[in-house]
Amino acid sequence: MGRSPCCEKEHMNKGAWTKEEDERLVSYIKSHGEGCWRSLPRAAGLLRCGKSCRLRWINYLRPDLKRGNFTHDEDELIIKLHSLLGNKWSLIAARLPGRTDNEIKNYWNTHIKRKLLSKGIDPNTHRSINAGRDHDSTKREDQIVKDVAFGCQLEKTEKSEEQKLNKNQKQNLTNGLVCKEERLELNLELRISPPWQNKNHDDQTRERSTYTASRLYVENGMDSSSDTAKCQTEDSSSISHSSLDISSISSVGYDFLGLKTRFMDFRSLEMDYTRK
DNA sequence: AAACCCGCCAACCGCAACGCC
DNA sequence: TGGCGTTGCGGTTGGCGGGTT
Repeated sequence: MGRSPCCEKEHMNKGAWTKEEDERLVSYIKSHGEGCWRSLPRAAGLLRCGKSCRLRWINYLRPDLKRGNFTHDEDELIIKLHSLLGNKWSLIAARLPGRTDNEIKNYWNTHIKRKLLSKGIDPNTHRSINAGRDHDSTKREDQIVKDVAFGCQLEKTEKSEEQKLNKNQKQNLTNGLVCKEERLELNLELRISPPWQNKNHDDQTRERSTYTASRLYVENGMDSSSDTAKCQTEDSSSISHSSLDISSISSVGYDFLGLKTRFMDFRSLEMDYTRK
């Protein structure tokens, strides 16, 4: 038994929206608000299915959309979020005010993917494309500190040199995927908080400032399913825009990445994972 | 100037998730 | 609790425009 179609397709317009359709949709939503997409087209006098109206509004007509090129900061954030969330475009978009999931998805597929590939990084795994050869060479390559996101590649061949760096310096340098001997460190510098809402700039700035830094350690690969997953918080005072806003967490479970964690509430993703 | 190629991105489609009864 | 309608998500497509031959 099939599902009934969302609309009478033979009587519906398809393809690019006209200016008049846009105006009708905008004026209807302005006076009636979003929602009830199925009945909206008829009420607004549009020969479109509800799905199409919703998409047009969300991806193009919404007044809070930020048009124009992605900034370098947005690039960085998208790469970091993708390394953490994968192709969860809606979740990624929720962290980028004014950007839509569709826009980010397109941008990823047309720009960032290519950018990462040109740097020898697999955009799906965020690891070196050459990984997967013999174990020794892979291990050797893991000695190279890779900035996944932004191309600055730091070669860390001498452990003693690394030790010369203080914590702050290391923090500043490791702005991406970092491989340290047996331990792969993913410094995601990512703060999970409630998604961006429609707020004015000051509110957003304030909210941004309440973010906390997170670092993800995974040993011997990305799979962190072992029982030895360890969570710890870290004083983030050394990180430029950081503060603490940790929700109280009590239970052990699996987070949205499928990683075993003590934290079920990912609003407080400030933790280190270590896998033995 | 025309033909072709290629990249971009708006829009579509199918399915999963959600919510209500 | 299961069925059904609605909404949301992510993969894919196709048209358009700019660049190249």
